[in-house]
Amino acid sequence: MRAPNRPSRANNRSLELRDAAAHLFAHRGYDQTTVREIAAACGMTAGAVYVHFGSKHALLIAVYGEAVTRVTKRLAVSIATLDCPWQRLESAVRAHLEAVLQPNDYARVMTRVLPEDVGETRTELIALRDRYEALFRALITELPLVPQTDCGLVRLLLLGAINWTPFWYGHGGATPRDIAHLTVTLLRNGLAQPSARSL
Amino acid sequence: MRAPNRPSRANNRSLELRDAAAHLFAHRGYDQTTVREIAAACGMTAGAVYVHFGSKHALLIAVYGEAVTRVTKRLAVSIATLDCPWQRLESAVRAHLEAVLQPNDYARVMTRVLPEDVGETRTELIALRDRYEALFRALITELPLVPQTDCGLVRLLLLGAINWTPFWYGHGGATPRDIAHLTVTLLRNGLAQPSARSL
DNA sequence: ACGTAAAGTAAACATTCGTTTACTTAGTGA
DNA sequence: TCACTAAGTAAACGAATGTTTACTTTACGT
Repeated sequence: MRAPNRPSRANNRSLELRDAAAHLFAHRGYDQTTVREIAAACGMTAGAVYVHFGSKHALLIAVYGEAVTRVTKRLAVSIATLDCPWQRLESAVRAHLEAVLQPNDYARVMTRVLPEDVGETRTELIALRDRYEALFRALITELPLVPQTDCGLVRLLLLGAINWTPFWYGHGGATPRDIAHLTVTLLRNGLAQPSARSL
Repeated sequence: MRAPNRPSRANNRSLELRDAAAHLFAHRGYDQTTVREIAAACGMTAGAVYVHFGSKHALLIAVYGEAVTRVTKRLAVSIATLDCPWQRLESAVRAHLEAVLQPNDYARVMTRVLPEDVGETRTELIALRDRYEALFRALITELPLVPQTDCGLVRLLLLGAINWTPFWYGHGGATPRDIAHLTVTLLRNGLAQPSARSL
């Protein structure tokens, strides 16, 4: 019988494969990445991929799941010591942006490959994404907003704004810190000149 | 010699093809749509497509270009009679959202198929998109914002928020009018309770 | 009426991709 | 040492895709 400790000689090439897949999915998209490319990035043959993953879709789910796990962890750490709801949100946005914008393959997959584009796997990816977005729902619920604000709508606009950043980031000098600060300031106070405020 | 008026027997099937392509690109994405599907939607054969368009990429460019033209026109009309910069922006956002969110195939292609995903055609699509985004740049420049605001960043956040809407629209009761109003209110005054405003 | 050229068809072409199969290699436990 | 099994290879499979080719149809100008 096999010892309960993991397969001893397994220098887990599964993880190596998953990393390679994350890198390629993040940079070229899911459809444009071939199983052969992923295998080649690990010095393997396409067939060997199927020793570790049942299908290309399974590989995507593994990458996406790991991405959510990592970003979630990072986000939790960044807000752990903060009390002010606005600071907590800004820190979360900043953590999210740093994850998505730095050359971080896993996080980038979350915004680069759209669940809507992968057909069958759609449902599982959406479930993973929702789990992550629930964190923001909580942060926004904490905020002292004007009464009758549609918090759901606010969350979606906020996530949209920051999920779109990978498509333009780098063309200006703004850093994740800058973007996070402007975003939350905007959400809090708006940007109109004081003299021009009204409804 | 042919008369200068357009080919007389040409019930321009080119347009029919372009419409069908727009519909499929909008609903299933560029990669997931096949030339045969586009042709079949017009009751034609795949080969016939190449009588009108040199390649699948050319078809995408035609769709994307038409999308930009239509949305641009719609947006120009919606702000033509307005003077207040905030009202102009809100009207523009609303027009954009109505175009993108209603079952409007052309506009939806602008947000559904990402220029980054189509390789070669990338440059031309980005040029088209930039032409459209310049309209928002102008609208934002008109706004009386607090000094030293990074208008470019504001524009990108705003476009991100509204470009992302197609991915969640319909799950709540919000209409394009609601979303546009909340977005511009947020940009103008923020959403913090008056008592909680500060920096 | 007739020649012309656009419009369209049917079929094949050349790749490419995800996946499977048959086989080999090598480390492990008994 | 020897049987077992996970890991990997090389090659093929089958389906799908963008595109091309050879041929047919059809409406127009003269």
